[in-house]
Amino acid sequence: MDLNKLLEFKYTPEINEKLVDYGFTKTFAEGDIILNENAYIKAIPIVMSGSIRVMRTDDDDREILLYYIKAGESCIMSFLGGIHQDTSKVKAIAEEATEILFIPIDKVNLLIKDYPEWLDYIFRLYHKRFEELLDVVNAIAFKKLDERLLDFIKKKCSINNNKTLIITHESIANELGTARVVVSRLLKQMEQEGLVVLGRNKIILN
Amino acid sequence: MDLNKLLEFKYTPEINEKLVDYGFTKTFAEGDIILNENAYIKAIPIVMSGSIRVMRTDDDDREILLYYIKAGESCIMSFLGGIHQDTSKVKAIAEEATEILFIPIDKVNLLIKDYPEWLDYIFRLYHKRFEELLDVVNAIAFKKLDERLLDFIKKKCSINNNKTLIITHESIANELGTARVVVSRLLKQMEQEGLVVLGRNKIILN
DNA sequence: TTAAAACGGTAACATATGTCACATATTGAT
DNA sequence: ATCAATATGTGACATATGTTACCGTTTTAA
Repeated sequence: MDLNKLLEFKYTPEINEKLVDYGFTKTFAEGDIILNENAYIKAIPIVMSGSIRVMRTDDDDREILLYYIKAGESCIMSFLGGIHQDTSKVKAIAEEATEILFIPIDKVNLLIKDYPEWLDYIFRLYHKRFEELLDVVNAIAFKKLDERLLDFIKKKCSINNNKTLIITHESIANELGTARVVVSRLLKQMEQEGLVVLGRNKIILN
Repeated sequence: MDLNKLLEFKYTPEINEKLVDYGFTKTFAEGDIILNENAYIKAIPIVMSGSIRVMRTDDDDREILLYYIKAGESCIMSFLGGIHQDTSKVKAIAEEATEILFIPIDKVNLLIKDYPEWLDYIFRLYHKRFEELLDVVNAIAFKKLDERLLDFIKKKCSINNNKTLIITHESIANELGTARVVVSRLLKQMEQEGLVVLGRNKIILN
């Protein structure tokens, strides 16, 4: 396994070797729950292929999408949670078939000590997540649902590099933290405006 | 200057000395803008006394409160921004008279290399901010304004350790990202329910 | 002292979103 | 083919929040 192209930090063969050596790989199918809220964290995950979506859930089962984790990235919340022996505050779900390399927490600390690039990688990811979270705050606080919905569709499409989304109104509603009827209503509107074409389980972006 | 009690990581005289040595101190009055959005970051701030509030602003001047930074804590966004030569995505304002120790970015990197406790301090703060941000997402996404308003008042009170808040409806509205009339309306309601007592520039929590 | 500015109260209304109820269409299982 | 489950469409209505307008009161500045 060669992490060179995946991870964004400067490659050294040693780090690669160490990571593969220390870690273990697991695969997940679409929809599998990788990390549950309040679960204890013993290893931090690096996405090797596929992608993950990270959700925040409310007390009464309402959820909202925070961000996606793509190949080469790590769930940085797990990382910090792991370091501080904390439980997870978020839920992670496989968006598609996904392969994950888990690095046990104690090994992570070893790596930090020995390889500054590794630390830099972690900081960079942290920064990225933080900004994405700020964007979420912005969206919920200041944007209306129709705009958020359109953004959502576009983002999903860009992940698959595809104009056609296979998804139900129901699950869109869940990810945006609203109700199914609301999504249906807005989508119908968008269809009339010519922004999308709708079908059962299907949305085509124009 | 002794940072022992302020910073939460294990104290060593060397770190203390280095920090004071590398850094420079500035003082701010209530309402002073410490960091503006899109400003370049050349040093990371550690709050020695007083407190700061960090806001996210929209394109059209709407703002929303993210979190407070209290004595002993650092604005971690600045930290990451600084490391990656980025501009700030947030705005920081002095809540009260505040004294800040600025550590230049290059020195920060030196310290990380030499003192693992310092790195741990940074990670811990990061974790804290991240979770606070998650709470903000939760609040905006799932809570109604009256609840957020009450939470806001309680939090402000707890900072000053005081049941009386000196603040205008206008500025509350700004921090919550809503309009003045809305805040006035809800406050009046809360007063009728016996939750608070209102006065000009004043809210007393029962 | 007087004018201007800041602060808060309130009504009326607009709009976005949530909720309920029910209809229809599509799919899948038996 | 039939039935059940799932996905969607739609109307009617409730509610939360945003907006505008205008008022009186208090504070501040000239």
